Amino acid sequence: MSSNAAPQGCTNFKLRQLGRIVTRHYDRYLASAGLKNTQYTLLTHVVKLGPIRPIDLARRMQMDASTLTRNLQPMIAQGWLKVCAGNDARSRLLIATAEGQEKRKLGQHAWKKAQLALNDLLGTHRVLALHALLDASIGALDAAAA
Amino acid sequence: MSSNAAPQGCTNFKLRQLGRIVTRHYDRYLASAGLKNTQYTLLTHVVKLGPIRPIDLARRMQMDASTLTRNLQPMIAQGWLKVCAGNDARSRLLIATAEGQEKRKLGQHAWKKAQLALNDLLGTHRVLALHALLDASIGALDAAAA
DNA sequence: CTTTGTGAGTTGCATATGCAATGATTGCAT
DNA sequence: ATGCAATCATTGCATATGCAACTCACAAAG
Repeated sequence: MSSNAAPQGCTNFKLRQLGRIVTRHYDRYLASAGLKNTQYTLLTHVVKLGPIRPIDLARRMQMDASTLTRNLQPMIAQGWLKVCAGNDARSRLLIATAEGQEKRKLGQHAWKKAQLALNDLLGTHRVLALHALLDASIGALDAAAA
Repeated sequence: MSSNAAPQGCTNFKLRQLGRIVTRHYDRYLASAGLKNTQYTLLTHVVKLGPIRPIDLARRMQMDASTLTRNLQPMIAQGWLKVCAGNDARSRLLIATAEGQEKRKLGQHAWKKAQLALNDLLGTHRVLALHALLDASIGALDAAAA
């Protein structure tokens, strides 16, 4: 049976390859809003989840805390995000400013166009299948890490 | 019917999220061989395809030419790769040195362990399905770009 | 009260990524 | 032959990514 077949090729390479293509695709749309896709994603997360501690945001996004620290810098400098004191003197809380929420709305339109264009290029059925598989894989690996 | 459902969420975010997890996974294995996963992938491609022009390699890997130029620097410095004169005075040719081929063999063992561990974590069926979808998507977007 | 541990955030280091612009070279059309 | 468009590689700039090591603050044990 074919279910005994072993996977060929490198999962990581395939993921990164498609990741490069798709990131470029979104970035071209988001450029009109003056955003990089990581920034748009970050902004959206803070708008939806804030006030939130950096460490919690990093975990949700499967991102290293130090990466997050640095990715936040340009966005704080732009005035889209603000860092407030947390309950603890060692922790902080992230919130989106009014400008940040504006910027996010702007980005959302660009994002939508990018997503629809991608759906067209790949076919909705394939995007749906891809989402399901990505979500399931993220879930499985997240559970395994805990 | 469910085939009319629209994809929810951002394809790019999901891809990058899983990409981060999986890249970390491989990198932990490849560290024992003194390689980053991009380097291992690059080394493998040059071993298999070399002598090859940088631009052709970049296209195969869906990578910007300038990214490739820079990613090659550490590997040339380590003596794993060499740049030769191409047919043209404006183009070059990449080849793997003997040390490069050695390093690649070393990396291959680490890679294999990483891949098998991933297969275990996700289940072979899921990895197979993921590969199929990733390949199909890369193919579709590549064709669309041409 | 100190000691010991744990957790949050940051910094140093190395690499990865792409766009715009540039330099160098080639091929083609007039 | 000259000039113009296309091609290859590189550099400047900005951002993205993670690990190891560090600091600081709180917590729990003694």
